[in-house]
Amino acid sequence: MTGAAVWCFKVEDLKSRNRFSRPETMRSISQKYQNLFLKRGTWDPDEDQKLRAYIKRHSIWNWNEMPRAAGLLRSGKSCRLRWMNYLRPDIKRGSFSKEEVQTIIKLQEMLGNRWSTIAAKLPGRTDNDIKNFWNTHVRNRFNNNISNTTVQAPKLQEIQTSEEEFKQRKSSAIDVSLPTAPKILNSEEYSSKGTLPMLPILCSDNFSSSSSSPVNDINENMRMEENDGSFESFAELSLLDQPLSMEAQKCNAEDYGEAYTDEMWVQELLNYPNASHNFDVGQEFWMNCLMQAQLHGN
DNA sequence: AAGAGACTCAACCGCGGTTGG
DNA sequence: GCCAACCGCGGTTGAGTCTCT
Repeated sequence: MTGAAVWCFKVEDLKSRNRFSRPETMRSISQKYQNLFLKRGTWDPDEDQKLRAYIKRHSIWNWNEMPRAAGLLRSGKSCRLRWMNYLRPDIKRGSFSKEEVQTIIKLQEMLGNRWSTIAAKLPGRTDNDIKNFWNTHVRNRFNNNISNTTVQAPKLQEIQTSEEEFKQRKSSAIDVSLPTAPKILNSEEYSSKGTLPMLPILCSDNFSSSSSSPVNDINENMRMEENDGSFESFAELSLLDQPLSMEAQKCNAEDYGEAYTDEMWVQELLNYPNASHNFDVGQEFWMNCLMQAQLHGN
């Protein structure tokens, strides 16, 4: 089958007609038959234009009804997907920056495959983009790293992090006592001392107003984790509220130039997860907190 | 130059959650 | 409370492209 769109006729849909357990409305039956003849496969520029123009004029109101109104022989689902993953004006294309790769790796570590949640932290990136990026660049690299560990040149071996080592490091973050929670400073003290370890991308002005400080929240969170083992932590929640700053996203190109590719970021981050340019001491403290909370949750 | 295999990413599928009648 | 419709998500697929031999 070529890339050309196909006209789909789903036999399963016809078969399923005999399995209706109760009478269907005329509307749902008619929709079922309409779907049999919808266009599938790659979108052509004309379709893109129609959808874009329609949404620009009428905005999004109902994905199922829109295609018909826009003159498209597509399912609402297909239209939504095309819009969300490709046509949206705020979609960012091109390589992932170092900051973005960092964020993806760390959030995947904490949240698992919750791609939409991770995408919410990366403005302009879709969950599909991130999922594809992970499945192609990162996951394979990580596997390769594990298998490569035994054959690394001595110099690299010292800093190479195998999965096992990584897990050990994570567990040691639990067994070894945490750094003493930093003294809670008021806003003046923050600015004068600047000693509070800040979450890398997690630091937020949106911390719950009911809590006196991020540190209290983290500690409170730890206690809650011990009690119920859940991981709906404040840290996770505040993390989700805070998009990665545009400033942070820009810094990649400025610091390292365009020559740095996704591949290089991923390899570097996997090889040197604790390298100083990735996370400072304070950042590592917060990451350990989060990892600990997650592991307790598991 | 050509074929094979690897890689990328747009699109589809199916499931679960939410909403409204 | 039930059910159908809708929506969003994560997993998977496969056509097109790239790289290697």
